[in-house]
Amino acid sequence: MTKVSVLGNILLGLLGSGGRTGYELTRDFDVSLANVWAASHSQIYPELAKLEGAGLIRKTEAGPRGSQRYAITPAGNDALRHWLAETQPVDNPRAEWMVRVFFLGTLAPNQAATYLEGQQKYHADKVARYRAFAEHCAVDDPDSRWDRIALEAGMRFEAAMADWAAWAIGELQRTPKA
Amino acid sequence: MTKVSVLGNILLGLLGSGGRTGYELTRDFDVSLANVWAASHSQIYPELAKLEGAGLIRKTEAGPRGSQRYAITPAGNDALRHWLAETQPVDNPRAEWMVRVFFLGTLAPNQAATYLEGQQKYHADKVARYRAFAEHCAVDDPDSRWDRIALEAGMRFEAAMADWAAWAIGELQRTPKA
DNA sequence: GCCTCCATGTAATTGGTTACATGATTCT
DNA sequence: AGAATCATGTAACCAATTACATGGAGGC
Repeated sequence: MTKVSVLGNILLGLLGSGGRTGYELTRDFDVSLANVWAASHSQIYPELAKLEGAGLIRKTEAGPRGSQRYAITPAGNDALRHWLAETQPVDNPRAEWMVRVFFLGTLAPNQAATYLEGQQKYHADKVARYRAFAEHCAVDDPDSRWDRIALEAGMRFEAAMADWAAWAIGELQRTPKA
Repeated sequence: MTKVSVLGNILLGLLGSGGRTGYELTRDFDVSLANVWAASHSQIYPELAKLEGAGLIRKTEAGPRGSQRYAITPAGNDALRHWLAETQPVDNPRAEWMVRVFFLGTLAPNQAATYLEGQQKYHADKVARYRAFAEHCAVDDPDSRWDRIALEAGMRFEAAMADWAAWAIGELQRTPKA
């Protein structure tokens, strides 16, 4: 079994629910997926070639403008399920917005507060956008069930972070000299 | 002004509260910081050389075993404050544990539930560890104020995700066939 | 003398971003 | 005819991980 990267497994997961072209896969990343794992076409096309070389996906029909549709193979399905059921997710945190908080003491108190206010707005806006998106999926609907469950995590995460920012701003005001 | 990477800015931030050797900086990443941005010594030493070349830090005294202490320069302080006050944090999500949720429909329902239970435990454990760590810092203490505020974000985040996992497990049981 | 920890570095590889490059089809 | 969108690819660069490599100092 060749090692499959996270991106490769995501592509397998997307192709698991039907054939797609590289262009369509690229667009899939723009919507919900981009909030948890971003990828651009320049990364996707070479990865598709790799997956095909490993026999995990195969070319199906070619469309107009040189578009090429791919489908997952049985070996690809095995690899996807192996990833999901038998490996642990790697936690590789890259939260720049969060790391900055450790160093806000470097700034004047009002500048630190400005940063926190920006974060509060940023997370609150995301909650609003997620809530709108939630209209389109439901846990009772087999087709969107897992999208809805993932979305719920996003909503709770962004809401918790907006609340945290509001709390932090309050603490700053409560103890201005400390 | 030469462009400073996020890692470079973190090193500047750490050196902002006193001189450190590369070894000590590496250890600093192991504690709290590792939960939001990880880095190993093989990345830190070259980055220190780069920062020194750009005049943002300077070598102070050399210690035993070839250890080399660094201090931030006025230019380094300017760069740090510029990063904190005048640039926007880049959101580059790499949440593998979250992206997997989108594809849990590929698994049998009990396997999907196992994954969610694993996540619930993972996040609940982190809450417990964070709570223990919170004993050592307080918002009223100028030395640990921002550590405590960052920690609060971590606690709220992990608690929200543990709650989400419990909710998701409940939803699966409520609508087993959907 | 041996083990552990302190302390620093480089090399090879993988993963990811930005920029460059090209051409077909559809819509107005 | 021109613009927008569809569609795919490569090259250069930067960031990050894993592995390789070395040696000093202190404790037993």
